[in-house]
Amino acid sequence: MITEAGTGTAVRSDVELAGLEYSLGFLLRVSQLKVFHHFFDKLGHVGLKPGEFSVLWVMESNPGIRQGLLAQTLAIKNAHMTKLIRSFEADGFVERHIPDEDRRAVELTLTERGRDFVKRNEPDFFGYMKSLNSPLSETETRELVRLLAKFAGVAQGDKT
Amino acid sequence: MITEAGTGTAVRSDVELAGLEYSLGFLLRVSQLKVFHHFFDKLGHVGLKPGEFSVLWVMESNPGIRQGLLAQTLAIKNAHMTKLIRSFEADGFVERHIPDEDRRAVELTLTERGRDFVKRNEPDFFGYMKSLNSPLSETETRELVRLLAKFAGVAQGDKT
DNA sequence: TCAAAATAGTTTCCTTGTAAACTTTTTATT
DNA sequence: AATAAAAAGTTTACAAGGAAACTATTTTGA
Repeated sequence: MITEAGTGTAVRSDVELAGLEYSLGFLLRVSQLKVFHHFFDKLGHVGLKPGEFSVLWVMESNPGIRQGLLAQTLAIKNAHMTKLIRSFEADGFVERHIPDEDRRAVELTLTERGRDFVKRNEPDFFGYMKSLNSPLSETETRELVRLLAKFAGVAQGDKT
Repeated sequence: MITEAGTGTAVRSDVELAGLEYSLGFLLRVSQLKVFHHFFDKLGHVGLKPGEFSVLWVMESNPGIRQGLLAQTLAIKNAHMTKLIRSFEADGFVERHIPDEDRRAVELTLTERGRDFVKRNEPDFFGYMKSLNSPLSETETRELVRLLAKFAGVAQGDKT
């Protein structure tokens, strides 16, 4: 009696959860694991994790963005962001530029190669959810996204 | 122009997210961080993380549960569960019993001390969300919980 | 019945991400 | 100007969690 057989994120239903099944923290964690596993099934071969791709993605739309602002936006710690960016630089995906106005800062821009990589993988990185075979309907998924965004304080609908 | 000032999980709204704000994976991660941070603000002093408490919690309601089933239920890897249980054992919270019918297995039960600990901290561990000052209404929160549970395949409503 | 396969946990080693301390540069205060 | 404080990243040292290999049992199948 296993829910969700096959995906590896099985949750047994014959164990008494005693209220845990209503705990937001627990549900967020289990949900995130499910998305994460599906991501790796579909896109593991590319060699980037969701968060890493999102770093490139935001750089593409915000050329010259400050490293610290990027970290804050994606809720990645500065210490970790440093490593990610250095690694992207080593891959030839990103260029770090120290501006003359403030020589403490680092401004980031994708290289041609970085932009190519993003262009090439964009459909997969934004489309992999379609193959997840979610138990939620279209409407429910949209509502879930809306509620999570509101909860987390991520502004939506900025179609300016 | 920072959303959610003060909690440490700020998300800048003046960076172009270019669709990331609708990505379930991203929103789950940011939401989880928010819950996690609040948890530590409120309950950091207790010295247990949410997942660790949940291990004790499920053991209390399922005395004698197999270690592997517990791991599967909570989506914790066996390797990690071993470490958690050994540590709980060292704390005197848990007793491991190797049954004669299958001497590979480990059956887990809370000790008196473990049960006391759970009893004592239960209100905090289930109540800390109330102080989160969430932007969601009661109804929205319930709907979010329902959608996440459905998405993750966690059965609810087992009020048998 | 005896070897092969499966199961339940454990151990080892490694990756990811973090906190805390540090370096450099800029801003504020006298 | 000269020192103090703040800001932006970086480095270092560590902890959490996981994959893979391993041990010990049980089950299967020839």
